[in-house]
Amino acid sequence: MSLIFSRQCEYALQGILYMAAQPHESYTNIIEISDRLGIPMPFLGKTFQLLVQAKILQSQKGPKGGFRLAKAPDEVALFHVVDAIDGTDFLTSCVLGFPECSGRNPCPMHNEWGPLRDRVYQMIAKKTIADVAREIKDSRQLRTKLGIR
Amino acid sequence: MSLIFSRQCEYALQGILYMAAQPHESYTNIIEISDRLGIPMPFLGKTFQLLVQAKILQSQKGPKGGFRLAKAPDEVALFHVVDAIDGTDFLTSCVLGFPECSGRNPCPMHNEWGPLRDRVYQMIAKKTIADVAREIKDSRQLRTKLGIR
DNA sequence: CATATATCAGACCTTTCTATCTGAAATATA
DNA sequence: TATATTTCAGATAGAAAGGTCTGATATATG
Repeated sequence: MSLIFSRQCEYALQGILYMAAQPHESYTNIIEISDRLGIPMPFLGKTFQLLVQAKILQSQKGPKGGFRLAKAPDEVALFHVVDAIDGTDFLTSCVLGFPECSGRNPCPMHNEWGPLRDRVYQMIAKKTIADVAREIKDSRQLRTKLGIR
Repeated sequence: MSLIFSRQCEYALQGILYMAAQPHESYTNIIEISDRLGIPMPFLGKTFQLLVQAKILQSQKGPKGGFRLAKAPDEVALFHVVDAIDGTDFLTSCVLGFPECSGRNPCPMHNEWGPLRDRVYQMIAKKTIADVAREIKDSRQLRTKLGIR
């Protein structure tokens, strides 16, 4: 395997996408979310707990409880979700795995990978939950996938 | 964790870098390579076996044996090494993990991730072992790291 | 031919990631 | 207050990746 984000991080991002399409004041429970997204429920529970600790989600126990966004949707970027689950190592670590690789001691990939990595960062740092919510509204495919309307 | 390549793939790329700096006809044994790069020797052995099967390296048993490049250095791109170890899933799989994500059914990241992923591919597909060998020659840092000259 | 040196093949161990299970704690509602 | 519903916390299980070990096989060299 390879690829940018861990599976748990993918789940977190998918879950946040789902939350972005919900009314922001009411709580959504994890049975509905995991059912709809096809994600193992207990694992998504653990994952959302991490997002609660990171103050990205709020939780409420008991009947009518569940999760909702902890902040205004335009205040949270997807980067914050990635940071809460996978951390930020990918921003600094060498793409070839050389521990001592750096700007003044670059590996053969360093000068090409740096700008690309920055653009990956920009991609998730600039896109907020509000942006995603808009895109979901504009895409019938995504709406049906997430069971909206 | 996250990041593009698996650890084994990083080892393979580092090992190929080392081979790029060696005379191409003679064999280099794995004790020297793993020592120099700080990689666990048996694991690098396994990894190089995969590169032999992929016809990127040739091996020779016995005294004076070891590994050497199986082709001319300008005929092998770093992509071939990545393909031999990690495969090419990263070229097609959705960055958010949606199985059904595609051009006509895009996830909210699809249109931004696609071009970036293509550039990652270009980066490793265009760079050959010969290119890397040149860069190593031109960098005193890399030469000392790899113990050249 | 004997020996030392190297890769090869397969089994095995360890660590990390993914996923599940259980019971406790909180809370809406009857 | 009793009950059902939900998250929470910690332990546990399973799967995959990373890493080790052993013996077999090939070969250069004395």
